[in-house]
Amino acid sequence: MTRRQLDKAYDPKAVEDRWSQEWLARGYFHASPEQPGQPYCIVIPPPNVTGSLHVGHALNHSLQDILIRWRRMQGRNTLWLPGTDHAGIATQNVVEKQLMTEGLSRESLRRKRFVERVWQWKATSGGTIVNQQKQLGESCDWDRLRFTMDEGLSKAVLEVFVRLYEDGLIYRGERLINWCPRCLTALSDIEVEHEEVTGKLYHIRYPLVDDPNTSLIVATTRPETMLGDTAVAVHPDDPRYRHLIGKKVRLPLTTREIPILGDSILVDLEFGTGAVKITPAHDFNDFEAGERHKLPIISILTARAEMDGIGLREAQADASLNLVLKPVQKARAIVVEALAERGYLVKTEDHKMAIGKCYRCKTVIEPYLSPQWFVKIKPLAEPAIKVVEDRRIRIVPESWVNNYLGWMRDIKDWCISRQIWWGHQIPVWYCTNCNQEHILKTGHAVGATAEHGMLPDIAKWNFTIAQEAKPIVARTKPARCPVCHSQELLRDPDVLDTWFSSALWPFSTLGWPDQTPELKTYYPTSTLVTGLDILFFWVARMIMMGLKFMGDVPFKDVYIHALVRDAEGQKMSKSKGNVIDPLHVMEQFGTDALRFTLASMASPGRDIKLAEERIEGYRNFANKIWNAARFSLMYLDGPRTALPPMQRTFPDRWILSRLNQTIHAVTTELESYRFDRAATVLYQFIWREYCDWYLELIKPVLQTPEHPDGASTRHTLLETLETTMRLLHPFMPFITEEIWQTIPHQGDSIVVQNYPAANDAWDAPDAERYFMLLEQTVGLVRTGRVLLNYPPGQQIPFHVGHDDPDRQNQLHQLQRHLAHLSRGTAEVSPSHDWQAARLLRLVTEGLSVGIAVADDVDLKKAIDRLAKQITDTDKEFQRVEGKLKNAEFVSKAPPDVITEHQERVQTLSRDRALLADSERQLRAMLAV
RNA sequence: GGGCGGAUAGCUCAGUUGGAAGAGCGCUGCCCUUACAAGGCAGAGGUCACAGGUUCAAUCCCUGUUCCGCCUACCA
Repeated sequence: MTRRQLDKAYDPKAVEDRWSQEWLARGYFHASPEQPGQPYCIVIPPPNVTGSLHVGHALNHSLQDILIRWRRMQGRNTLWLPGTDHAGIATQNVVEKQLMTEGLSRESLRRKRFVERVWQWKATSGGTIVNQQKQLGESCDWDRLRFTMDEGLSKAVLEVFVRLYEDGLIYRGERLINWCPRCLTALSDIEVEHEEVTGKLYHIRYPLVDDPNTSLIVATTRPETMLGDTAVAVHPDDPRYRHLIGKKVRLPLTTREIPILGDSILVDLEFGTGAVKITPAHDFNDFEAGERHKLPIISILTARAEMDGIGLREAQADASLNLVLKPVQKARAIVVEALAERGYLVKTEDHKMAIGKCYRCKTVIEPYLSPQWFVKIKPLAEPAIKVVEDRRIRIVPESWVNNYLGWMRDIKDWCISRQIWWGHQIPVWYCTNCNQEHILKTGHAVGATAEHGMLPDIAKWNFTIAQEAKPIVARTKPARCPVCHSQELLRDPDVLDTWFSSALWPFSTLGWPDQTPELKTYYPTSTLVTGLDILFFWVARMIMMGLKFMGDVPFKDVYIHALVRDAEGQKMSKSKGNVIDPLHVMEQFGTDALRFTLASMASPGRDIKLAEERIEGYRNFANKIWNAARFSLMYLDGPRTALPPMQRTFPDRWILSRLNQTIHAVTTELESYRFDRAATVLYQFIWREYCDWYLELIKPVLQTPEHPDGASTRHTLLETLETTMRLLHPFMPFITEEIWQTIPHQGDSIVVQNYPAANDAWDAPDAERYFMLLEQTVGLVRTGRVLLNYPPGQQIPFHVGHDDPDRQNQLHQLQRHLAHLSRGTAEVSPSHDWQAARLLRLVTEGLSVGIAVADDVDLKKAIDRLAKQITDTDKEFQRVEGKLKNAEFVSKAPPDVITEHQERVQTLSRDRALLADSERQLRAMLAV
């Protein structure tokens, strides 16, 4: 039995690569429906396939790996299913940027070659994040790696689209939607980020047609859109204006006249001037008002948010303004200037407002009128609300439940079409014959993204498919039009929102729509771990789709963790340069240190402020563990005997009892997703109890050859170390495996060992009581040693005693340990028997320690300390006694509380007397 | 505008059936004591944001205020 000696310090690099490869080679993470055990499944929130691991992933994945490794060790049939997301807009943007550096564009490549190009990019960069995940030690079943655009997942997407359409839950409609003028695509409501800015509110005078000397003054934040106004609204109850309803105003900078109408929904009497311009094409509220009053819609912006020539003609705008193809900002300046010059601008004031920005590229979004595909969401949302209300899905922390419910109850239809090329193309075709009038050749519209390569001959131009066109929705391309049998079918050029496919993730990855064994075994999955930023994007939609297509919830628990910020609490971003790169950190401090740090900081309801010093601290923790193992290995040679716990030595019984408490606590905390508390408990046990006390307590036995307790102690040492490694393994997989492999063990890998289960036979409350007395006593002696400036190595004689005879007796039994840990010779005797001269006496809670004072010792520190403690004791005495003197306290507080207070008062007063006595003695010595 | 969360040691944070304030890091002092200086031992440091209320008793429960976050919303 030759055992490898461990290096003096833990070197993560030497360990991590080796084990992550070995684990994969041995297939420990591969799951199978045939395996025994209750299934436990997590699907990973798929990161962007072309992304790389950032610290947010590191947190998210570390927590999942902790759960997965824990459940695997508990014997569950565990599947952690990894994968990546095609991230339509984001990925397309990345590739377009690449093309730009080559002087190319997606339009120049055309759709087919562009999409090929994106696949190439995916092929070269797609492995990056997966390899980084493996580096983090993630115990995913990599054989089941999925990608949202895989064949199987794409099949699921088509199936869902067609079935939702057949159920009347998908429709196409021309609506005002959120449009990103840079990405040139529609966005859903939640893909718009709102940002508070101080803008300007412009007051503009619109003269009455009948009476040009009278004007209506409207207020707007977007003066350039006034060219597209088709009415002005006032409140029907507004005495200032109501007589004007039905009259007309002349729209400045145009030759048009527009009506004044009354609208109590749009107009707020209190705000601005009380008159509102209505621009149905460029404002959501105005659009609705336009529908109410059947107003014409004049769109004056292009898809790129430039002033549109056709629109301006329709608006009869003054051509001399030269606005065509001017971007919005520039157009605004021109319009404002023209209004001012011509006397229409009344005033301009600062105004706080929120502007919407594209969540992918931060460009200001525009409301844009175009035909789009929508999911009718209410029928899907209702059951998704119910399952959370009924707690069939548990959201942790629970404070997010209301947030979820509030959003779901107020949910709007989901715009799912995107005018980009990278993604799942919508499975809809149009017969070009039947829809001749509805497929419009145009250079000006939303559908302009379709182009030659992918389309039938007939469609070799840019086009718009009007709302009236009749779609043929099918899983595969229909051979011919069912009405006219034409074979000239044009596929809808749009692709689906990426989140449409990720909404299916918990079942599409398991094989749906096929009824696979995986699907039957692992659905519903157990836990979803995610950041709150995608609660609505992803979690809510998975719940809706899971209920709709699987008839059951997609997961039972949703654990929502916080965002990782920098040490100052700032959001990390590349532009701020405050990004902590997890790979760099892993290189520097070790993967286990990073994982443990993230786990220990994952307190619910709080963002994580991550500073490198924290990670360094847990690097030190890893080193501490390493050295504890090293120590153990040095002394493990020799026979080992397993005695029943009751027959073991006091230190052994104590540490087993503590270990059992720790196992219990870690398990309970993990069950309630308190990773932070589980980590703290482990840290405290290993460092503060196991290393600081247990290993010190057993040194005399281990270092004495042929010690009668040797064999049993060595057994306990190994047993507790091995158990602790298993307990810690989900948090720090690498170092625990390395140590476990080095110490005597049975089995191939710690990965597949049992997780420690609480064992009540290990509980030893008596040993724990003894220990507390021991700790208190040793602490007092050490304090006295410092006060008297005795060096740590110097052996000192000291007395110990206790007011309580039971405790006094316990001190007798602990005498050997007291002497060893205090480095001296301990004499246990009642404190009143001690010779008072030349003795520093320290007292706390009835426990007295007396240390001989040498001739040349400076007593000032000791006297100060005694004085301070006396003062503190007095304060506490008065406080407690004050309560006892309060008649109401004595009559109303529970008896045990009163008794406890009475005992405390007595102890305090006795302590005080002894302390004061000691102080007098020392002062007397000083005076000599 | 609405909703939610937070305010506890210098910093980051724990702290549930209300009953003597905790950890880590940092700081101070002493130690290279044969597992570990990435360490050991000891120590300093807190009217628990503010003001009321309930209670014998409040960091904890209630109300209000202030200051930070976040989510959400069409106030032109």
